[in-house]
Amino acid sequence: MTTANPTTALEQAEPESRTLADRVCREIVTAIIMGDIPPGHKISEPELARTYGISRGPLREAIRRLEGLRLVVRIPHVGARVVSLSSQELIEIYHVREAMEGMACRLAAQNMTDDEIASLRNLLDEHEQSLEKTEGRSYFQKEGDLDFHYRIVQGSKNNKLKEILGGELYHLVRMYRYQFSLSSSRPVRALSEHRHIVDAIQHRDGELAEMLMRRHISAARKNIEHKLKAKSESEL
Amino acid sequence: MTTANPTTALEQAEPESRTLADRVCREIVTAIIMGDIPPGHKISEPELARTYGISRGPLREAIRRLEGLRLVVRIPHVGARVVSLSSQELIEIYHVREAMEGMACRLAAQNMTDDEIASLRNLLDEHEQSLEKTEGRSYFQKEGDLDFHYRIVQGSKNNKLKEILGGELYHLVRMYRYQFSLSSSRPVRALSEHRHIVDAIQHRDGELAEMLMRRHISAARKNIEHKLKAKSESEL
DNA sequence: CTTTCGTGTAGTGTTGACAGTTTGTTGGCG
DNA sequence: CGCCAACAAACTGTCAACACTACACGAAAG
Repeated sequence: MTTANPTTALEQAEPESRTLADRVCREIVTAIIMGDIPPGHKISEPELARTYGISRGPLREAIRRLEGLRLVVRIPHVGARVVSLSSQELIEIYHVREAMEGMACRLAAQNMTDDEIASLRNLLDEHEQSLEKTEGRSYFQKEGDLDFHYRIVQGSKNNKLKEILGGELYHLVRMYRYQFSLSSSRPVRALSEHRHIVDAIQHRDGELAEMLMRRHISAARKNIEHKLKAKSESEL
Repeated sequence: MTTANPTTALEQAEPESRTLADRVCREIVTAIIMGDIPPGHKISEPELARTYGISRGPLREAIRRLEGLRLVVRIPHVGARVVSLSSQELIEIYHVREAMEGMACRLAAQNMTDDEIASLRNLLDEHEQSLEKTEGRSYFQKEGDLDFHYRIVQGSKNNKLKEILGGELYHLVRMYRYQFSLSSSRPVRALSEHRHIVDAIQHRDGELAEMLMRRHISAARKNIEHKLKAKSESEL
């Protein structure tokens, strides 16, 4: 055989694009999170099908997956709309995160390997450098913060926890970070809190780690509540 | 107008059957939970389409929704299989429930109305009567227990909590209840614990309610762990 | 006898077209 | 001028058919 294999190496940029629906789903997710498709916007199946150059079949499957990620809501015979979170719901999400990530943090203190903890500490060092370069108002902090929390969740080694926190809640929080441009607003203090959490994990002190994480998320929630309040008052 | 409204009252047996995919999805959910489709069983799209007398289009949408409920797992180009819970995953689910339903119980103590609490107490009275009739080994306890927990979750008034606990986790717990035939095994004590929880809620003591709920679920988990251990030893 | 390659079949992914419902608009009536 | 009703357009839900991939069986070579 001269042409040994048509699909040699490299294949495509994203090797996990096994199916059209999967690829388009990822694209729409980023489009929603980045704000290219604004919240509350009506999603027209024929329109999006033409946009991405696919048929309505795979697109419906992609939309169905978006509904599972709670990024869109569908009404029968009416259509799908991008979810538009109220302030109430945003606060609720943070309350849920407080309970679940607190638990994840306690489990992470038990189950993370020493290598994982060391890697986590390196991540925080990178964040610190990024903070110093941008003099406190780090742009990448938005992603970095989520990376930190994401790693804690993965370190819990609890699959259900990973599914929930890494799935629906994760994307919703990501979306709101972009939407409200709430760049955590207090990156220096947040980084400090992250370090204390890692310290507790390294000392295998699960209870302290849980308490610190709950406080950390609670502080973030109060910060958001304060911003929302100021925003609503300025809009009167 | 003689025929005032074509859609008068009653409409159909299931008024929420707006679409075929929705109706079939519910049917498959019950089929999976009741064990008619055993765990790990391969789901063939053409076969199920013929079984329920619909086309593959709506059926694929139903399967996609089942995937969102974590009742089936799908592999691209291979197919869907009914989820088969390992003991490890089952325990993990109870750990997550312990944290989340504990939180839900605390919120329920704050947010449930007096009417809802009274209705909840009536539900427990019905359970007690059901227990007396069947002399402790109540069959309906299986559903009744879930009803109780379901109402607590609804009483939390937290939408995200309701979504998660009332969605994926709820159905998974229901399924494995049938699957392992673990009929809670200790219905009398469980009912007593339920009553204490309602008492705490009625006194608006959120912290106590949370603690009691966590203990309640923790006890259920330990009971399951014990049964699983005994089962695995008997199979050696 | 074991292993590997080739072929065949079943099944999933994808497409296009059709039917039913919802919604927006327009015209008429009070 | 406002409200109700009928009409039309668009969209969603559903169906049947095609293309491609994955697995299984069987044959041939080592």
